[in-house]
Amino acid sequence: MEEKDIKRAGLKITQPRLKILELLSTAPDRHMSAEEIYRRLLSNDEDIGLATVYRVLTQFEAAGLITRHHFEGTQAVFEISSEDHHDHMVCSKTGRVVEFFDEVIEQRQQAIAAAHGFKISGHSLILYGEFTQKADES
Amino acid sequence: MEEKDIKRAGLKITQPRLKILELLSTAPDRHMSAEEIYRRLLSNDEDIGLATVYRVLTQFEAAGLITRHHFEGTQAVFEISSEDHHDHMVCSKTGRVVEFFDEVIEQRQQAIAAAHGFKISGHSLILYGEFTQKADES
DNA sequence: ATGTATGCAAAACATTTGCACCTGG
DNA sequence: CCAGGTGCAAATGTTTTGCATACAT
Repeated sequence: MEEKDIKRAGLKITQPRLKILELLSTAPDRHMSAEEIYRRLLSNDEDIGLATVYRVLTQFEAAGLITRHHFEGTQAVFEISSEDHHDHMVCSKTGRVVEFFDEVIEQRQQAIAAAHGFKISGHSLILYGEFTQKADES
Repeated sequence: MEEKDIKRAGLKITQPRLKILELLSTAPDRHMSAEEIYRRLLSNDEDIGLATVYRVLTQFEAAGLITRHHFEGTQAVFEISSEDHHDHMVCSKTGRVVEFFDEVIEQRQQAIAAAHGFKISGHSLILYGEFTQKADES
């Protein structure tokens, strides 16, 4: 049930917002660019403009509903915010994204920041490479 | 001595290339955007176009001479490649960049990748926040 | 000389914004 | 009904590219 989330953000429940949230919720690997979302909406015969996709994504991000990532390449990708923080592994070949979390890394980051008199407000850790096994869709 | 580096990359020794390399070598915090480099060249009365700055930076990056980073915000920043890998701490207020390296984090990354059948070709770790002490220039 | 580099202007992208019309509550 | 939302086209900001000229070797 996503309507509540949209309402809680102080936004009206509109078709574009519902559709975009639904797309992101059901996307295979949970990470999509604005263009990808736009194209998928088009093929679903939704009449939604690219500008609206960007506006909605920006609003959702401001509301904490989704998170914006800047992986390699030019365009940003978005994912539904999950309760728990995690980092990413991105396959340079297929674009596949896998999430991971490591307590030791998190702790080390804090320790390093403290040692430098730095107060962390956020961080980005991305591993680029390739999956040496199968499982590709993209 | 930088000429050798340019030559080794298979590029001719030209004024723009020398000047840009020199700027990056002597920059206070070693991290500059293409625009910053361009503006500083202008104020040094160098007659170099922005397009050339971008072209040279891209060539230097391809040659491994410099590294391109995508910190918060829109434009990429560049730094002279150092022998030893390091990650970054970026001050959201002043833009100040501090480098760090942590063996434990590096090892954990490898372990995590291995556990996922992932071969790392590169990674990006950036801490965003603020320095709680003094020392700001920007 | 001669293949590379460069400067300039125009193009290419990703993203944002202005504005008149539409729509949800 | 009416503030907020949307589509479209135009604007923006960053980076790239085409092309004629200039330079390094």
